[in-house]
Amino acid sequence: MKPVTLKEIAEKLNISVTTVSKALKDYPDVSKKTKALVKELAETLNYKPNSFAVHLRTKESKTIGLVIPEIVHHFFSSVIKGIISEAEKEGYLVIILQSNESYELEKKQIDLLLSHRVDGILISLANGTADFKHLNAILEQDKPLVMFDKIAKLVKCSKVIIDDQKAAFIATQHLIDSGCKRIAHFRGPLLPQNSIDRFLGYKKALLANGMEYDPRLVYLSDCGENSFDDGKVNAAQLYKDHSDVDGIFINTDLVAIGAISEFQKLGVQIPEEISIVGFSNWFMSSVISPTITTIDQPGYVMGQTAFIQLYKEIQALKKGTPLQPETITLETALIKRESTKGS
Amino acid sequence: MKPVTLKEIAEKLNISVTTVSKALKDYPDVSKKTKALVKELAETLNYKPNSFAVHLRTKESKTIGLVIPEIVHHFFSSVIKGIISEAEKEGYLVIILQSNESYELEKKQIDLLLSHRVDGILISLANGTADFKHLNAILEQDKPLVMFDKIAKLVKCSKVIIDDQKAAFIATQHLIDSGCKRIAHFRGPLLPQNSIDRFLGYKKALLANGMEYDPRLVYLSDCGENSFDDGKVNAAQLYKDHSDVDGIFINTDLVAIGAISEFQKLGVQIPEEISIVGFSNWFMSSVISPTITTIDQPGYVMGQTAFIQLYKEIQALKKGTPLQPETITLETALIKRESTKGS
DNA sequence: GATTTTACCTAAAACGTTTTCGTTACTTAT
DNA sequence: ATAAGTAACGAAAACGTTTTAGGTAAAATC
Repeated sequence: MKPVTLKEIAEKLNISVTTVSKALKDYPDVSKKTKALVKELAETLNYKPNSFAVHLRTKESKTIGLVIPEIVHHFFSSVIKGIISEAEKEGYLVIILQSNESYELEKKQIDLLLSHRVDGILISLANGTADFKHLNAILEQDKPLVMFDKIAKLVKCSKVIIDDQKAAFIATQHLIDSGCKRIAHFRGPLLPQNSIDRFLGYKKALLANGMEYDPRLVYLSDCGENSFDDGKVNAAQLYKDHSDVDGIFINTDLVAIGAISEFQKLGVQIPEEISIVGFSNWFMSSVISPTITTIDQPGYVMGQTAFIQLYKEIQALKKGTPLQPETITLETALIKRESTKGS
Repeated sequence: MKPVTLKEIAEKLNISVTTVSKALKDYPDVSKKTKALVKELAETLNYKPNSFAVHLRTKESKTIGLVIPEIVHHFFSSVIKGIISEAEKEGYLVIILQSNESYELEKKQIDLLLSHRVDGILISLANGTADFKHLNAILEQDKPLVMFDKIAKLVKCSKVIIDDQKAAFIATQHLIDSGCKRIAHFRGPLLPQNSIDRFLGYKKALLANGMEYDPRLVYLSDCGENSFDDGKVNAAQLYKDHSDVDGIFINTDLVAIGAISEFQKLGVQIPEEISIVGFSNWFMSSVISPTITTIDQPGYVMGQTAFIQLYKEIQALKKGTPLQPETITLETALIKRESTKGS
């Protein structure tokens, strides 16, 4: 019933707890005979070390924390999967908390993780996060921190990102190359760095091609988040205000799907009348009709990379030689589909 | 740098560790004055109890484990979200592991969780799991276990499920009511209970309406999992073999989306020539064209319910009065959309 | 035969809490 | 003045492990 302890094994074998512990960990100062005996008994009794005792002694929890804005989300759930599968390889467990895009909650979750003494923290910021005290608090405790996707440039920690600006440039360039003359942008919420960078890439592409940048063609999300309805609302508005627009670069596939749905309702042909490029390559975009041209954002790999970086920093810290923060930029790819004209 | 301990607070205040501990937990045998002093200092030093020490003493980890077949999945990620948000309310953290639909992995993950001394385990079984030793091992350690969605009826633990058979009956009945005369079924993999029950519900509905049950109209997934491609393959096969079929009840929305995509390619009108009912109400089904009639499966609520049940069992066990296993069946609903004819 | 080396083992401290059981000093009742 | 009661505190054990610093006997060296 009660879990087996070293002490019980020791008593059954008439040796000391020390020897049992050492035998199980293959210390050189235990005879082969004793090791064999101990290991066999441990096996048959199904001994599992009490992790709390171990952690209390070693000050390592073999657990990391993950704070994420939203779990029910194709990109983020891919990231989670990447993190968990990589963590497993190194014997780490992952505690997942969600910020629900709220700064307050994000702060609270970090506190929770810190008081549970995780070995390191992975985080993708909430859209509203503009203050970084809670993040610096992690670093001040000498706890490794790696940010991914939605990051804060000012925090001195490692980061795993994509080049949003470059990707947005490529997306917009593709619209231009396929013949679009007047290109709008649905940029989503104002704040997160991604939104800003994607907007900048869009603008840069226009200017690089000698096209006019018209701020009226940039549509913000009024609800402050990227949603299907957001796409519908903005598409309807755009249709009313700027019927001359023939291409849209949209911040996120989900919003693009909303926009397409609205355009179909309005009888606007895609891509004949309006071409659309999304962002993130949600699975949905490949099965919807028309399939959506988009930027592939490698969620799974991003999760893997973020964990590996965190792991490196944890190991380095253990050795007493902390690593310098590193920023890793992952490759993206333009995926051409039916929502834009073949160039 | 190093986390603050009770000892340090005690030394600064020239009192004993005992008193500090008691003061923080509002024991009656500590004076108000001392309590105030301790609490204030603890606050300013930002004292956080060392959870390992606490857990080692109290034998409670305030952590539960969750084993799930697949994270990147609309239904399951909804469940995860429900679990985490409910767990948070009670101060529990959730460690998530995935079985990737593999029995071997599932066994390993449970072992991991048990050796990390979680207070309880939530699990949705891998499709391949047919042996339950690893599950009974949890119960033998007197550790609460709650299964959800993909369950094993033979394991004596609480379960949170939907009535798959009833839901499938309703789905099939809807096809019949809307005029379908020859109804096929894409049943997915052979094994999990859900597949079996949905199939039984389909069959029952046919017979209840005096229709013939034709085994040739039941299509198995050959790859053993529910996928988009699976839908395409089965749709193509069905089109070739049984052009007289005018309705299909499909195991999962994702497969239905695949099937629809294939039928569109073949020029088959939906719902005019073939009506389709899916299962699970994936978000996608509401935004695709045509939108898909489906059964709403309350993932978020299922997650919440499963955690609450687990929590109750953990509390009961602490009090020494273990609860009897309970099976909770959640309500589903038929959501009529464009892929079936209005009845 | 005395010394060093080697092989194997163990006692004890430490990690940071919680909790039981005292102890002390003071107040109140007799 | 003595007994009884109360308020406030603390010593110490315990949770289960890891690791340091010995310790003892046998084997090897001179």
